[in-house]
Amino acid sequence: MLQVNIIKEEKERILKGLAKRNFPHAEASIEEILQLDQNRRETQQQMDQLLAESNALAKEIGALMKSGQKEAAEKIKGKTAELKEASKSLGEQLNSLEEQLTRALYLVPNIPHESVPAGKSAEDNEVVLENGAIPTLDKGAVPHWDLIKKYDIIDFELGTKITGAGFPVYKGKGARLQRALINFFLDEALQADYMEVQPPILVNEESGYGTGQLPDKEGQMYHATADNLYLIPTAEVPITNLYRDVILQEKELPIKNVGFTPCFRREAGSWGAHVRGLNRLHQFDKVEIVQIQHPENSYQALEEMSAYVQGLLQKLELPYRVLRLCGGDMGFTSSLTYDMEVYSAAQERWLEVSSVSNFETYQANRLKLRYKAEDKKTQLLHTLNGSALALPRIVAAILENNQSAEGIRIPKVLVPYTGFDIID
RNA sequence: AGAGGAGUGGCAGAGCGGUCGAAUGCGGCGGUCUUGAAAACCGUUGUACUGCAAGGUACCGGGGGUUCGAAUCCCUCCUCCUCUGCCA
Repeated sequence: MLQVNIIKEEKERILKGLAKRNFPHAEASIEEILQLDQNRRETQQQMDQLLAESNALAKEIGALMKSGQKEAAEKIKGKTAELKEASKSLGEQLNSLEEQLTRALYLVPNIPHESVPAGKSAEDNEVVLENGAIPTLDKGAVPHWDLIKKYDIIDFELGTKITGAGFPVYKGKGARLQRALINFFLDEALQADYMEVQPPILVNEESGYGTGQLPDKEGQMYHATADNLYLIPTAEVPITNLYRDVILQEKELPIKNVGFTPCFRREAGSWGAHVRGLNRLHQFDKVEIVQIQHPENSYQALEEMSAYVQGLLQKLELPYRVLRLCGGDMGFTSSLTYDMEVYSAAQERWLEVSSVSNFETYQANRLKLRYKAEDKKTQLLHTLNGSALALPRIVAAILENNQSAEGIRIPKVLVPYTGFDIID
């Protein structure tokens, strides 16, 4: 969430940023926050004063009791009763104000970076670059949902039987290709100095709030209600939350973690024409990179992460493009997001395979993730993450783009991992 | 899952109703000494809110209660350890 003091000090910039996102009622929300904050401070000052008084009286009573002046002590006791009453009710007010303030702040999205283009939807995203030749397929080329049947490598019906729609079963070379991609992505990340972590894939409520999935995306996560735990929609949640309530030394920065996890998304109500096959699933595998950065270096780190992800796509010989998301299409918690899309030749469309974002202090503020600066002050850090990469659409693109009459050619870099160079 | 024990500052560990944001040791930081280092010695060393500041307030696992006053007593939840059971 945004920091109140920044809202206060840079109100114009905040309002401009919210406008870029087409955030409705921005002015009213900001005014409400400032008002609540004002009330909060006044209430706290009053309460602190009462508490100070009653602390002083309690000390006095202590001293009197010690010197045996019981009656004098009893006299003062009477006074403390009303102080207590008053401070208690102020305390309740304060709690309620803080709660309202937090709730109001949760509803305000992050402020876009100045380079983020204005815009309403995906149509307004800016194409930063395109790379790689778009393959021309032989006549008779088919989309991946036909290929997986032809070669019997991914089985949706079987997944439906044991779980439901959107939970495919990978079989034979299909399963091995998955495993190969995961290992390839992890090895590449290790080469780039990321530390591998294996986090839990169920998280508690606090973690959901920490990275911003809660409260606004509640319906998109699977919820194990008996234990009040959520299945993670991305490894971003557990990995970033490793650093919740942490104060890092400046010299420990940057933190670079990579983790492989399955991801679960309910994707409620989003099933339609474009989501056939592997394009959208309830469970999928993803390797995620997370960085915790000094505020001064975070945008440089974002560019490096973008370049890193592009390197993976190049090694996989996939044609891709990079988008800078517009204000209207960007995620709630992000300041700047690059989407990487690969071209899926048989579907003749671009598929998002990675999203790399800088959240600046938005998550860090919720997480209370800070560092101790040279001058001993603790300050919020910047968090970043990116998919590197999400598997299903990579698989879809490999299958479609590399198909021929002989079978599906496996990209060279993967062959040491798969142990085969063709699916036939 | 059942029985018992425990949760205090970066770590270890005292305190068990007032003088406790908290002894002491280790670690960290700064300094003296030294050609340099070690040792020794001196000093310093949590977080947040609030205030122009001085200062004030809160925090001893979380929440609630008793009391004029709680790290200390009570309730509740969570976590960890030991034993028993179960289990990949």
